Amino acid sequence: MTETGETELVRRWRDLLACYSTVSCALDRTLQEAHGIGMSEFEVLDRLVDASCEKSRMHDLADAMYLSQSALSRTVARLERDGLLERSMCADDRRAIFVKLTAAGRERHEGARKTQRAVLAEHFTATPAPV
Amino acid sequence: MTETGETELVRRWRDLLACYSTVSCALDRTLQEAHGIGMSEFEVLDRLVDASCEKSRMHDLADAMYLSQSALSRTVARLERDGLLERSMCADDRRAIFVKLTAAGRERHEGARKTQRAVLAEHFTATPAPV
DNA sequence: AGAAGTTACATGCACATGCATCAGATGTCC
DNA sequence: GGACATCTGATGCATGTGCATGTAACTTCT
Repeated sequence: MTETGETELVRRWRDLLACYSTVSCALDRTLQEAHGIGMSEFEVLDRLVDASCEKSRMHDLADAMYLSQSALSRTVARLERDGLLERSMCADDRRAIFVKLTAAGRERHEGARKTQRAVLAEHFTATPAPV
Repeated sequence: MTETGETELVRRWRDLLACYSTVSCALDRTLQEAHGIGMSEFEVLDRLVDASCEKSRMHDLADAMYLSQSALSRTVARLERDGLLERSMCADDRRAIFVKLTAAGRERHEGARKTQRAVLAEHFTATPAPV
């Protein structure tokens, strides 16, 4: 049984907070500057590319992300406004919404992914392994 | 040289995101319910207690936290409104603002800290060491 | 079939945050 | 001393988020 001391506990939390703040801030800023999309937007595009079919239901997307249902709804709305994805009806279940990348979306993701990897590499190699 | 592969990099990032989201969400929710303060508010109180004198300048506080200057300003305003701390002038530099815990603030922190430790313990023992 | 419950997504609202900016106080250089 | 740059903290504004709720579409139960 590892007696996780209180001090140790707080140290872990502060490390986590520091690490997350630094990386997410850098990621958000860089993606915004270089590609005009935020972190949440990128994550959505990324999940869509991960899903081989690149056509997912909102609900499935939400499950895979750390974003509330409403936040996802709006993020997808922004992406649609920018022409990076399309929403379409689902014939089987007319409540559900299918989300599909457009060519522009795929292209944008392509570039943004390179940027993301670069930022991650920069920040994670400095901290070999979060103790 | 540890060749940090791309996949590994992304995995690390998603783990970080997942961990942070889970813990910060639980922390925020629990603190709010049990003590009526959010995570940022707690962190400010915590830093003030950490500083032995419990009387810090805004600027020093900001340095120790992952919060923008404006966000800190407003967080402190909320804490003052709730009577948990007091702002006071600094004689030496009349631009600077001193922030000092009140008795109520110290008491609130006391309780909140217990809650925080409990939540941290719960979430960090489950994940012995973020790989 | 019809009523009640559940699910999927959108939206009104309150609120916290970051950016840019403002006002006041200090510091610096002539 | 006076002009200009710098610093400290507050605030207007735009934006993203979560919660609660609304609407429409299934599902279940009788």
